[in-house]
Amino acid sequence: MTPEQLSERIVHVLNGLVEDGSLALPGGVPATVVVERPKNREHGDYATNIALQLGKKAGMPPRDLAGLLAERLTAVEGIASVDVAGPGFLNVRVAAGAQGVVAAEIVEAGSSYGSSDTLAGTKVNVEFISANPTGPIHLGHTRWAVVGDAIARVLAAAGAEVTREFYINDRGSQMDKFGASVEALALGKPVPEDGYHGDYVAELAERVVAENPGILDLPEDERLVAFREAGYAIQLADQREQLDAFNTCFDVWYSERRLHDEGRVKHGLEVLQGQGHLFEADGALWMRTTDFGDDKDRVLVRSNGEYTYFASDTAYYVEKRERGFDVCIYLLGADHHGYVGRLKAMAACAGDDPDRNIEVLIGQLVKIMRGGEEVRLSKRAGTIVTLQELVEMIGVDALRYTLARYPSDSPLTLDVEQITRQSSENPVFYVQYAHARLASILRNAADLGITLAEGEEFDPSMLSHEREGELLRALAEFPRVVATAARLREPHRVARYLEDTASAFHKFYDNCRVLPQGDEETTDLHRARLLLVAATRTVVANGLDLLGVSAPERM
RNA sequence: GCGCUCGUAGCUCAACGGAUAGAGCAUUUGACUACGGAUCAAAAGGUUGGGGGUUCGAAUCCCUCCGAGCGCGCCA
Repeated sequence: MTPEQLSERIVHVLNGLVEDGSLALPGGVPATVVVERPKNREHGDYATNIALQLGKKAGMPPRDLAGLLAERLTAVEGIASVDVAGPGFLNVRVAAGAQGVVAAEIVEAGSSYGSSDTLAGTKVNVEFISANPTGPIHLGHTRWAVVGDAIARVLAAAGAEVTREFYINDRGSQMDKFGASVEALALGKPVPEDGYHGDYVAELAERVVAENPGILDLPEDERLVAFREAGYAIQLADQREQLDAFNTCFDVWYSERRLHDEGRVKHGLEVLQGQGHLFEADGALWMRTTDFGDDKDRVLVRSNGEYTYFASDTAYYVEKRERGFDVCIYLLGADHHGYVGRLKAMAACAGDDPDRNIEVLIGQLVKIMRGGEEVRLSKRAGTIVTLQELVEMIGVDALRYTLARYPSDSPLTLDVEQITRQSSENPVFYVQYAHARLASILRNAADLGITLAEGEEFDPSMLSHEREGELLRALAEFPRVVATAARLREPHRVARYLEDTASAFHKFYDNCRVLPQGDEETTDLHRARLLLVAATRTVVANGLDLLGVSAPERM
């Protein structure tokens, strides 16, 4: 029995109590009841606080209401016992047979187990990383590469139509500084003080010269542009290549220049104009974002006629909405948190609902330690740890998993030496090892000729061992974990869940022999456990996939 | 000065407003003639920064103080 199924049964019982007058609920019976898997085993297979929630409304002490519910619930099929505990918790024990069928359901659902349709019909745009094409992807972007991608995956699993989008900041003075830096190095001159100083710039200069014969002979003004554009093309291609190798792929790479060249900015401002929150002052065009809680109004067009960066952002948002996205999610670093208020206000100024159509997720920065000292992550300073270097140090899976298992609003400190030297201590190996072990059992079963033919009889009540029950409950939890991760935009919940499930499996494995030994007969218990193993493998594989981490058959 | 985020075991971090605040690492002690020991079993480690409040119940919500990070431009 899954938590959802138990919730349905409790709602049914509540309705029954209301109908026969045993219970008065002025607010009506809730559509769902929160059922949780208690940490403490003594609190049953499942627990619910529904009596505590409804006690006041029903005008009766929670414990009395709990008692009333317990009496009716005990009679429900599949429920072995119900106890009232503490202030009014209901602790439910499920019959072994009702628990075991979950394994068969999971195996049948296969790769779709965990998915739902809770967000069906919703078009979501997830924009993340959005770097200048002036340098390599580095650790500062890496967290968003993982978390943004994982958010997109869990949203898709919840039924949403998801687009991953990368906004290329290819316009503005940073590009010129970048071009000038590449050019200077190609000419053997020092890089400007406010230019780009990383080693990669020198490599870039060599490559640009090699790939563009005659570039050094161009007139000065043309030469700068040529270096800028050639460097841009190489850097962008490099970013894509690194991200591809990191298993993070974007559906749309959107150029800020294109936004301007296609007249989108002008159009965006016209749309805003129609909403009546723009005004002119001091020769500039402003958006009255203070109408919606921003702490000051924002300039869109400067008095010299140029668009601000905020104008681009506004137009880009309007453009996304016109492409049909219901929800636009932005992942920004903590250094951009000051931007949240104005983005929300901007959406409101565009006539949208800032609580639904736009979401800005702020993440704390990743700090990286090396030799007991912090390595500053600055492209400008040139002391960067690139994505490529990180992948070489710890591998795609370990890096992705490590960054995915923490909520992004928690600051993160990684020790390079520790990860490099002791990578086997990373929890990713714990989970992947569980998968490899599961795969190994299934291989061995196949070698023994034990198969799980479709429709073959299997007795769910065979799975009555304590460890089997715990594993089954963990597996039944998966769809809810995925739905929660999608709703809260917190994919780390999937990683934590996988660790929990892997632990339940390892404990099961330690206590319950799955396959027959020697010339032992294959029994119903063997087959039931093998089905449980197959179900566990499915869940672990599906979960790892949501994080973009591989599920190895062997390690 | 104003604003946002954060403060949990020695370290890195968890915990839909739920029951005795949990993992990993590090420390200590056990278990391999069995399907993969990258595992399992156990010990130890805490006034959740301090103080108030809300309620059946607070690490979580509100107020306040302390501490840390970041942001406050007709820059991008």
